[in-house]
Amino acid sequence: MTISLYNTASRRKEDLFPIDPPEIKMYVCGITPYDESHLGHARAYITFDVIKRYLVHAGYKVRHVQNITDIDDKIIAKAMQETGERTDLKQKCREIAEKYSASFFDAMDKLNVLRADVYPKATDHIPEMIDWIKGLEAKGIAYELPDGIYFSVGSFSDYGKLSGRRLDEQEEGGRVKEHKGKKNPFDFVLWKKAKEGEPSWPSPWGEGRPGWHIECSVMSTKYLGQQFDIHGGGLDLEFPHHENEIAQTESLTGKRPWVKYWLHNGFVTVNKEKMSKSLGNFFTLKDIFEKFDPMVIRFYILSTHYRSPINYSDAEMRGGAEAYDRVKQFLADLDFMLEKSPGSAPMVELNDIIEELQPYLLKFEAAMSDDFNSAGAIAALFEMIKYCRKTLDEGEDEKECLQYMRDTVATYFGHLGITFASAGEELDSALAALISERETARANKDFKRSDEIRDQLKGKGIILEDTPYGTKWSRS
RNA sequence: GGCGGCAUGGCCGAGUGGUUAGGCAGCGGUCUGCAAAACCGUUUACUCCAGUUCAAAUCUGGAUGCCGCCUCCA
Repeated sequence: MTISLYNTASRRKEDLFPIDPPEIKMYVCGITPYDESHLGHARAYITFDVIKRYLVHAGYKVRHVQNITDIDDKIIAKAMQETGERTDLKQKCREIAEKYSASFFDAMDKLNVLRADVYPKATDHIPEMIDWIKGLEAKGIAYELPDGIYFSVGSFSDYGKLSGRRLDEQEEGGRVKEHKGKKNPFDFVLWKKAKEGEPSWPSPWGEGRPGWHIECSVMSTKYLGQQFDIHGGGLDLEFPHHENEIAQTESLTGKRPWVKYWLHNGFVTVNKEKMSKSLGNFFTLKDIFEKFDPMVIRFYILSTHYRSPINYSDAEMRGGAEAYDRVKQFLADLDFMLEKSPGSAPMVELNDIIEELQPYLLKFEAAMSDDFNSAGAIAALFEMIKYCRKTLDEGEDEKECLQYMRDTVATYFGHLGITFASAGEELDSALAALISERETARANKDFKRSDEIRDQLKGKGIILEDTPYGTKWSRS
């Protein structure tokens, strides 16, 4: 099945034709580790994780590179704040970056986001960045001001092609600040000269540090080559960050297009407003994990298409948790039945099931192939579960069939990186004894004692359900 | 000021011009010792105004509203 994906650069869906199949080279803009990661980060990285997983599922080999901006103004500000004054700020910056990177990875692991192949750090690539800037300078595209080296957007005729902006239309009104000496208000800094005490590295222009945009150009091309397939990030990076990256890279290499497909994920909002630091309406992942299972968060995020905004609220999250639990329950029910199930099905019967589930799987593939429509894909899986439930209700109980249903549902949710904790937990023996006592009581029609036990266990967070296969327990 | 996106039933949320999306919540029923779960049924939506079409939630134009980017931002 051909995969189509929405390319920000063309503003429409395009069929995916990798530059060098079966390999797909994907660069995703990473974090600046100066504080705890929040739900917005989770969404971005879950989005690209699902894209990667699906491409792999479709038979491609994905090489995924994601940077870490481990030096920038915000990290320096934090370092100064924490040290009081400027005593070995460079070391302090490193510590801050490491601390929050670790926290980020911890959160990503909980959300079942697969690791990228490479996580290049800005501070490990200073010499390469300097070479790039020298190259741009040699071409007359970069120029020096008292506080740094700047990129001249006027010398790149395609400037604005990604975000659909024209330089001459942008001049009035906006928030672009006039900067002393810049040739164009959109010119951006490639190299920042260090102020007294700031962390810095030597360069032909004196001590300083790289500007933000240059690192992505340098590191992406270093690890993926001068042209590659996919470049992703949050919608807020489209302009100016990605626009600037294009300007730098295509100016220097002369190869166009630098990136074939530009993908941007939508925001997480709160009360319809973008979740962001400046509005103070963000929730850190650490805090949300206290309230919700990370898998519920992942499930919830994937139940909206990645380019649409997704609103966060506890109520909506709880709805997501209910839906997630429904699937979990389905798998647990099957596990329970499998334990008790009598046995083998004729091959014919299994083949029937396989055939009957096929349309749902095709629907799943169709949704995912259509710009990674995870919401549609999840819906297809719910329809499949519904169908399976109905079949079970009608008395289907052969092991092979149950196993196939279970495996299929788990596998396809697995393609979305959604997993369900296994139900292999053993119950405390005292409680287990109570359950068997109750089963005896029920057999003797001693419903008073039976209900007593059920209530008692309910108080301990154990829910009992009586089924044709016996009594099933679960945690509330 | 410039540019862009979105408007779907109580809520969330997919959507190919004509055929049930799905989830959550509600109501009725089946099943059950009673429950729970599950299943069945159910309230039939598409901001407004024009237009194209035999036919539009789906295409075109306009209006209104909300949001985003243009400053760090996933």
